[in-house]
Amino acid sequence: MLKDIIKTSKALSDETRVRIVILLMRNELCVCQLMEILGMGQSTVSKHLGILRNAGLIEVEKRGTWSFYGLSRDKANKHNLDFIRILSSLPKNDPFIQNDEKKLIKVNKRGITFCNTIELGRRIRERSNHAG
Amino acid sequence: MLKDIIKTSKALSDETRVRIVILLMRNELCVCQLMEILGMGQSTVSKHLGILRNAGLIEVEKRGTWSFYGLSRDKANKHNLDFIRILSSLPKNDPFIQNDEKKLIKVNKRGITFCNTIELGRRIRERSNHAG
DNA sequence: TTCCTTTATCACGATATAGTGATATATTAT
DNA sequence: ATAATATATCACTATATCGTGATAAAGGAA
Repeated sequence: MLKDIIKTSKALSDETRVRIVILLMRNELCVCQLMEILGMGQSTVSKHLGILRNAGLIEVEKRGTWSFYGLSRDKANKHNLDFIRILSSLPKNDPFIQNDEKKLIKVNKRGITFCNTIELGRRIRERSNHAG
Repeated sequence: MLKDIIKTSKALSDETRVRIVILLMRNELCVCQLMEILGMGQSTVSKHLGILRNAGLIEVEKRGTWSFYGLSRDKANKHNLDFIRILSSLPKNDPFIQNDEKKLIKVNKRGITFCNTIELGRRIRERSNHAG
């Protein structure tokens, strides 16, 4: 369906969402881990994840209070795999991707711990204020 | 580059632009022919074509006052071919595509003639007003 | 030249989207 | 029950985008 392709294109027309998909190609992540990597507030990240999920690109698995997001294994929208394949063919030396990957490694090393999303959001906001 | 992929995704995140690309997969068309098929004003069509061109998906060839648009043969952005391939794998029975194809055949049959874009735009606007 | 045409671009209004803070819900621990 | 946490959703602002009419630029015919 034309509509499905447009929905997926729209989902991938935002830099933040493409970054999320590329991160999830490596391993699953929860919302607060993505906050840390992306440097964005909890509601922002959650909204982006909703859009990607609605397009069928990613799926969620709840464990306790955490929501773990990963690439969709559902093959309903067969075109989505082609879109993912395009993203996976991106060269690894892209500065954005490299930077995210560095943070991903750090976040993975720490593992899942209580991070207090409200506090974390505040720290993130401060960082970006300092950066200008 | 990540930026290129996002630019192409954004270009294909609009229904009108996807319709244009699918039409141009069949044969080249000028702006006023696309107006007729899409049922949109000249400035709108021209703007969409500019976005698709900026993304490297299509290219233009001027002949006299006419600008003929077709799929880009430039291989600079190698991912664009993958996007085009996704669109070309769409089933032909999609209602939107079928309708456009019908109009494409009619427009092709008529060929290139002076159509007076301002008048044409007025007629198009009237049609859409009648349709609601 | 003057007139008519096609196309690109500008300015505008209406709508859509990104990012945010506050709030609501749900889970877990005490 | 109460407290702390993670997440989703709502309401809001700032910004971006779509579609349009008017205008400008450029080619072709009289």
